[in-house]
Amino acid sequence: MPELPEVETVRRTLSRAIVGKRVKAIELHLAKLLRSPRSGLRRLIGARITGLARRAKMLLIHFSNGTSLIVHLKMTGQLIYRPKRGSDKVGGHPIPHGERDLPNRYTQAIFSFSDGSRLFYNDLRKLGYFKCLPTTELEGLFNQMKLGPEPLDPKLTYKLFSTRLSRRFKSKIKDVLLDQTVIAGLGNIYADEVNYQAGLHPTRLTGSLSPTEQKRLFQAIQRILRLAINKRGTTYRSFRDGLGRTGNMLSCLKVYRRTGHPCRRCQTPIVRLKLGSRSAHFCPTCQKLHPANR
DNA sequence: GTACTTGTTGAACG
DNA sequence: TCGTTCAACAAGTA
Repeated sequence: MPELPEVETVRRTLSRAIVGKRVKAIELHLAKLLRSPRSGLRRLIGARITGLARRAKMLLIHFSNGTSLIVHLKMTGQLIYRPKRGSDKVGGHPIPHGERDLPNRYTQAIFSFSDGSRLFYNDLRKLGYFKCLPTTELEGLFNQMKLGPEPLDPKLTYKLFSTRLSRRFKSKIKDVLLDQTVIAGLGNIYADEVNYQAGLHPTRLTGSLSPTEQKRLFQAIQRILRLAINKRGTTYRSFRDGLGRTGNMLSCLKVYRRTGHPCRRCQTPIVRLKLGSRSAHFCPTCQKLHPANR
């Protein structure tokens, strides 16, 4: 369930490890993983990694030959760096227990670098994908996807956010937060946490939000995402950072998958609601459906 | 065996 | 064209 904070965590940890490395070989064990012509991947052989970026939940690996590789981890994708064989340390830290067995049965791709180190792509559910394309075409692709703004981009003002919200005034807040064309990077975990932080019921229609409530929502998005990035993401099951370590955000979650547990603020049991084909978790006391009750 | 989990994608509908 | 909903994908866990 890598959402924005998890992908950002992978970007940061991996950045230190692989920027500057030269690609020696790429093994692809799952054909459908690559959603662009295979020749693009072949051209990466001999190129150096010049930098890592992120857009929404996508990791972008830039190469010296002017190409970029988009990696989408979807539900269970992992990118884990390993120094050359024989070394039991990664970035000065011991390799986390239980993560030594790489490649494993879920390893779908392996990047080998000229210094003997490797980067493993594992994906239990095989839903993730790679896309190789010229770096100059990235922006066009994101436009074509109608990808919304980055929540933490300083250029995203409250006013701009409010305008985007108003286009979906008949939709429920939760649905809008998950819509990547409105704002990019939120998934089910942080959408629930954001609503709790803002004190808003997930099924409220965005059109019913007062300016004050919209502002609270905007600030909650940024606050929750910043906190999650600082905690290096949520490891609910399979998430690992670029060095194979788990994240620390799980214990900070207030509502997600805490159904029946007492609200940390008012002790009311957290409720789970089926919303479309997704679940929404919230506190019925702290997140009232009708604004008049607040 | 059944329900449930999630991020995206593409089809279908009005 | 657009907003919206839903099945599909995938493979594990409870």
